[in-house]
Amino acid sequence: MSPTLPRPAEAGPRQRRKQARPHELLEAALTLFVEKGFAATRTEEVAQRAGVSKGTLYLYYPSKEDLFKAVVRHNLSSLIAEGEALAGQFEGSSSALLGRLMHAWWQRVGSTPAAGIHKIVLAEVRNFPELAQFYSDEVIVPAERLFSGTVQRGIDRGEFRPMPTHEVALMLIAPLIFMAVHRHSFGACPVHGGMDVDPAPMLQTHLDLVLRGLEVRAEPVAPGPLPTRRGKKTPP
Amino acid sequence: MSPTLPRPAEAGPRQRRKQARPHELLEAALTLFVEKGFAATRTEEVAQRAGVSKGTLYLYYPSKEDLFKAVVRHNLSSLIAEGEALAGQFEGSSSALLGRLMHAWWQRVGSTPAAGIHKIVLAEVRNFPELAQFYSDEVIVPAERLFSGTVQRGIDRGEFRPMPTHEVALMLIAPLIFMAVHRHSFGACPVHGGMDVDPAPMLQTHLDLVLRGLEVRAEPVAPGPLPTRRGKKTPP
Amino acid sequence: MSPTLPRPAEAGPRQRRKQARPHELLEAALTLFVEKGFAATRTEEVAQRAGVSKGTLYLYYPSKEDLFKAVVRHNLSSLIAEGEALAGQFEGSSSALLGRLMHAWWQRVGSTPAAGIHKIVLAEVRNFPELAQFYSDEVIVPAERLFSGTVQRGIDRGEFRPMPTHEVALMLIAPLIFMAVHRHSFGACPVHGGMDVDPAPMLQTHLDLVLRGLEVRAEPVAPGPLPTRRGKKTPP
Amino acid sequence: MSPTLPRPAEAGPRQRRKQARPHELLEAALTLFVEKGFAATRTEEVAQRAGVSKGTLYLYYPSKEDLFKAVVRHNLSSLIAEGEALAGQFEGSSSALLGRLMHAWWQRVGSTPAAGIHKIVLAEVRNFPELAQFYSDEVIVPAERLFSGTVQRGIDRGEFRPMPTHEVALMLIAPLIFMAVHRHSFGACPVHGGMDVDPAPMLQTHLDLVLRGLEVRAEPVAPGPLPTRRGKKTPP
DNA sequence: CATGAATGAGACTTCATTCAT
DNA sequence: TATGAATGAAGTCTCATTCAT
Repeated sequence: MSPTLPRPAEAGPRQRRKQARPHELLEAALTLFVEKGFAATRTEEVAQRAGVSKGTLYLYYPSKEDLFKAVVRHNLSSLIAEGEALAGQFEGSSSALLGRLMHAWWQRVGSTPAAGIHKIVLAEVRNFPELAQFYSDEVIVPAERLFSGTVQRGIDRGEFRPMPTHEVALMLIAPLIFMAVHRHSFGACPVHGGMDVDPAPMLQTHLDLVLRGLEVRAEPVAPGPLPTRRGKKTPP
Repeated sequence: MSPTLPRPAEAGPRQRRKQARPHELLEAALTLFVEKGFAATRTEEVAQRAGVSKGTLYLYYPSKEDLFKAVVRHNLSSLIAEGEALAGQFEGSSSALLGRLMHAWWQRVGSTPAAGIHKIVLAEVRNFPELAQFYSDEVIVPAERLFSGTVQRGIDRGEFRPMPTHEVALMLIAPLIFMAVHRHSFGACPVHGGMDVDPAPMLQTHLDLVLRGLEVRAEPVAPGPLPTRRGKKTPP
Repeated sequence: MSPTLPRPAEAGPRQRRKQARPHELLEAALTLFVEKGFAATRTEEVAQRAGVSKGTLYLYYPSKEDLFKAVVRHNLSSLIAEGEALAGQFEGSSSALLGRLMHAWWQRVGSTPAAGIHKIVLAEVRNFPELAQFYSDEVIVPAERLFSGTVQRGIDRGEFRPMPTHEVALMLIAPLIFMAVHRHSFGACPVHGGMDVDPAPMLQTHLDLVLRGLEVRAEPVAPGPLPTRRGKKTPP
Repeated sequence: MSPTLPRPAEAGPRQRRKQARPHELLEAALTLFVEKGFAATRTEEVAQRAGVSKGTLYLYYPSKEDLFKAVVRHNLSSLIAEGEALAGQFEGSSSALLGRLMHAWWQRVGSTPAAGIHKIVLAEVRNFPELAQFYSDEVIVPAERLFSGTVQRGIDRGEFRPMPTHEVALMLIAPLIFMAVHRHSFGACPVHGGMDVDPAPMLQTHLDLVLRGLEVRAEPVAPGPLPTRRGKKTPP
């Protein structure tokens, strides 16, 4: 399917199992890399969790490092296009679009195991220089472009007041990343009296706060045109 | 100095060097842990960077894991109290206080090597369960309390509109963490066409956006605060 | 054909290919064993080179070790008898016979890929004790007997001066082995300014030198043969 | 001492042991490499034989391959100069010189464990291309030059009849190599009825045969000047 | 206190061998 | 017969930790 899966082959009947291997391995590896980090994960553990032996892992991925890169690539391939497609076709207000984007991201990524990817990439890029460029090109830069483009769209349409789009985009993204990473670090630890991070109200408040902050309005106090800030819930 | 430093001793004058050892080791360890992560950092490298032999490191810290915990504790001890002191004595507006807190945090932590602590803690907590409770109690919960308390202060004083303080606090914190972590992951990698994250404009825009979002203003009929998940923070 | 080839089968016409398998495998194995040694040769490589799958190899040879032994045996089976046949029927001078034997050996063995057998056997006998006896019985002792017998024939016929035949035989053989081995070690490596070993002039010079050394001629008072270690070969 | 020994250091008192390590390791490695070959020798075995642990080996040699190269270099460093020094200063007949050279080589190399070096180099050069150049430059070419130079000297001085010196040199060397290699392959295996290769009579017969073959003499039968072919024993 | 040589458990990786298809 | 996916024992190498000096 994706370029991260070696030897797709054309599915002989007894190869159903074989074809599933790469996926199972990538899934197992994702879980463990997210849980323990790259270095602390043993290849044998990955194999066991995928239900195969140590040797089989190396049949599909020539090294632990390659497995790691494949995990990252595999979990990214979906993200790339989706958001941009959504943004390109959207007709409604920019506020609504931002809401849609954020909710979509959370549903498709943030709430899935793939969210852990962000954690491990943050933790390991400096050990995998090639990954930095790859992830930057495929994830970070497109994401920034998507959000700052949307902000610009709002400004252009008079929905948002003029603001530095790059910085605003980061502001919009930061809480999403924060939640995703938290979910796979402290969120996964049993802590007494710990802070809980609940995605739904977080997202709602985030949008409420930020859209209000972006809002154009008559300076002193005039109630103004009240932009469509009902972004708190985008009906399906 | 701090409880993380073993054997404070009673400071003979010619022992300044020896007394400095633990600090030098912690500093070296911080740098390397942040750069490569816990598992990928070799104790010998830490020792070398601190200018001592491998054996000497074990004179001060009984194991690599203990060294790691000491690094975390040491770089946290200062943070805990400062912010709260600042908040307790502050007389000005809550907006100004939020600005002061954020700038202070960035100056004292975000821009220093200690910012990397967040990165490694996020990456490694699941491998160090004890650390989770400790870090939660000493850093996360106090920080959340500091920020949500300040938001509450603003609401109470009529400066901010009523909002769920917990979620707002996270919103306020997330970009700071985001910047700090980015600085030590992608920010430290040579990437072509990568996204740059400049703290000064980020902070400014962050405050601008968020304070505007919190601002109370005349509105046709404010629909009331969104249904809050946490009754204790947002009174009706 | 030879006892080293399992399952000769009764040669159906369309089974020529299948019957060729063992030969192809032995050939591939010979090449690779000579090139890389026993341990460094992978069975899969042998199979690939023979155009079959890894599993098929094990259909014909139960283990890598057995394959190795088969390679050795197969490449030896021809050598054993040929030389002795040649010597038994020869009518000419012993000098001429020696020349014939050497040229024949070079043509039939030295210059063929089978020459590499000597290299790998020398390198590996100590890891294959059974091979030692086998190779000694089938190759070394017969070869020595052939050459020392021929020397003895020369002495008996008054062509050669009396000399210790065993040692002379080794002298005769050594340069042949030397050339054969060299061909598959240094001769196969790209070396700047390396020594070249050209078989034709080597053989010629070898014979020239040694036959002259063996020659009987008038001498003042031949001091008699050197005290021989082996009474059986050099009669007083 | 030699460039193959890492970290010579200047002999602190408690380092006597440490300094001996490289030698002990090289010795152990030589023995095992010769006995089993490079691939079949386990690093742990080498360490055990040297009386240290697995890890210690890697303190001195960064990899098995480096250890192998060090073994080869170490056992060669002595050979290089000795022969040439001997030849340069020699005043006697060329026959005597050849005898001296051969006996010297056998005493210094052939009869020592280092003789096995030839076996492993022959067996492994193709797996270690760098070694080929090194060994060619340091051993093969100088040795050939030494012997062919000596033959040329004999021809120039009228002691030997004109012959192709390169080929004669190889003829002279081949039995030496043959003996050295045999000693570490079949010579080390328990074989019933095997051929024995006894160095002393071999050398004696070799010289006897070859010097007679090189000898200048009046064509038909004339006894000639009888060159000093008493090379069989060169008095001290 | 400080050193750094030594250790050995443990991780990654290879590859001969098996076996269901 | 032939395949090639799967296995797991075994080997190389690393590195946290110890300890004699």
